[in-house]
Amino acid sequence: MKNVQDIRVSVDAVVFGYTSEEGLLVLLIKRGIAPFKGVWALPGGLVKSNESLEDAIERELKEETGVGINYLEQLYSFGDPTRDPRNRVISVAYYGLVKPNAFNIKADTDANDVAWFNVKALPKLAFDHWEIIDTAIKRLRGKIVYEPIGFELLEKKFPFSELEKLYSTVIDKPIDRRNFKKKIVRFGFLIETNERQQLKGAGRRGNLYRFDEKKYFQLKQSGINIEL
Amino acid sequence: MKNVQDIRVSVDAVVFGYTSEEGLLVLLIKRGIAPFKGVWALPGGLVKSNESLEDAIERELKEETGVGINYLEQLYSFGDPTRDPRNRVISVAYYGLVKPNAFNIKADTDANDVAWFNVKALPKLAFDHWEIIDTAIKRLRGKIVYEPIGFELLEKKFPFSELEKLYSTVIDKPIDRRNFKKKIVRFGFLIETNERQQLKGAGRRGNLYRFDEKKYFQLKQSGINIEL
DNA sequence: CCAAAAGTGTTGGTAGTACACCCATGA
DNA sequence: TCATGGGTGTACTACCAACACTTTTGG
Repeated sequence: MKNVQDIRVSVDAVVFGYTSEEGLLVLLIKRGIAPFKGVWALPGGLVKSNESLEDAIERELKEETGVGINYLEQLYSFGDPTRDPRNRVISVAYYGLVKPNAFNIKADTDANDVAWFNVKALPKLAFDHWEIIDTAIKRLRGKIVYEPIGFELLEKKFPFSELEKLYSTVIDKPIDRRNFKKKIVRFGFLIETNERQQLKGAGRRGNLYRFDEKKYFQLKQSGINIEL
Repeated sequence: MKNVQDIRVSVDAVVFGYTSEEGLLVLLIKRGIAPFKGVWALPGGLVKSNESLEDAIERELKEETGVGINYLEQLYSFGDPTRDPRNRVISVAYYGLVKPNAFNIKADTDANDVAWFNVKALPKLAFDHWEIIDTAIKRLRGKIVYEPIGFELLEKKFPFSELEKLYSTVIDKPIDRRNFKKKIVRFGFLIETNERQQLKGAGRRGNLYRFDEKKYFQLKQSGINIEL
């Protein structure tokens, strides 16, 4: 039987990274072919007939960016008939989180084609990819208040201030350090190590923390409530 | 250019209804053609090449069930390569809410082909439609605690006990009447009318309430927190 | 007068919010 | 000794959770 629809299906990934110096970042690639040749876009591409959506997104991420992903979740499907100027393409968007050590993308691929951008300073984007990123940011912002987040974005050990800055960056509001700490400590998914932070300049060195993975994933299941 | 993918795209809708007598209901149709001929399934079908996903789902709902929908939101996309035994079909699932007066489906269509089922007594279902319904129930359950819900499912005027039973049914737990009322009243999206409930048997008649639509939709935007 | 359903308040505990000073370190 | 960044406690308020008796109505 022939396909009478003539609709294509693609997957696109909004991959977030975070560092306290650079803030919340998104991984983009520069398109090598028309349409939108030379314009920045989300990594992604057409799904093969016999692969699952998850397989497709992981394959595309590996092919196009070489980035290993820590967490990947389906975001939304974008299906406006005019979103691709050539053919009808429905895109199933995913969003992912990676740790900073995954930022070494340049070795694997051509350095000019892949780059991280701060979400507050995005370049012009191909297709409706700005809308997809916007949806992903809203999702991340919503998620952060009812699920613990950070394990997938921070180094294994980190000073408390990193977690605080992460939350403050994602929700785009200042946070009271003392109240935030009380709240997080109550949940009990952090373990204090006896190592100290390294600092470039002056200032007291904070203790390093790590996630109690068991409790962390339990709380992810059962849900929490961090209103900020 | 020819489509090299051979993937089809369909939409399916999980339409919820509610009455205090019958509980939480889902709208199903009996399939008239193979595969799964004679088996109950979600309303839905293939997307046309030039229509949006939303247009497609509304068209299918009208064609297959005649039900007018109060609220419709994208749920998730299901793309397992084996979910349809014939071809690769990716389904973008939606979920919707309707008021009880939309239950008059039988006039529009063949009565044997469309019916409401309690979510706790579902028949055998075609494809992966059980998984889709399960996902929708979880979404509804999650949504109810951070957004007001009910306007789309209840009559214009209703006794307070209806709202309480709705919440209790969806989250599948008993609710303390007094604490629940205090909480809801605090949000201020309910207006007390001076009409009284009609009851079949014995019992005091409760006051009827209606939604303050403006405040209701404001709270839907800003979010609430009803932990129960 | 009995059964069914709705209406209503109090109390104790816990979490939320607002707020400011001291400590460790490098230059 | 100054500037930078981290660490910590208290008091007030608001919400949460647990809990039982009274009122209205039909049979």
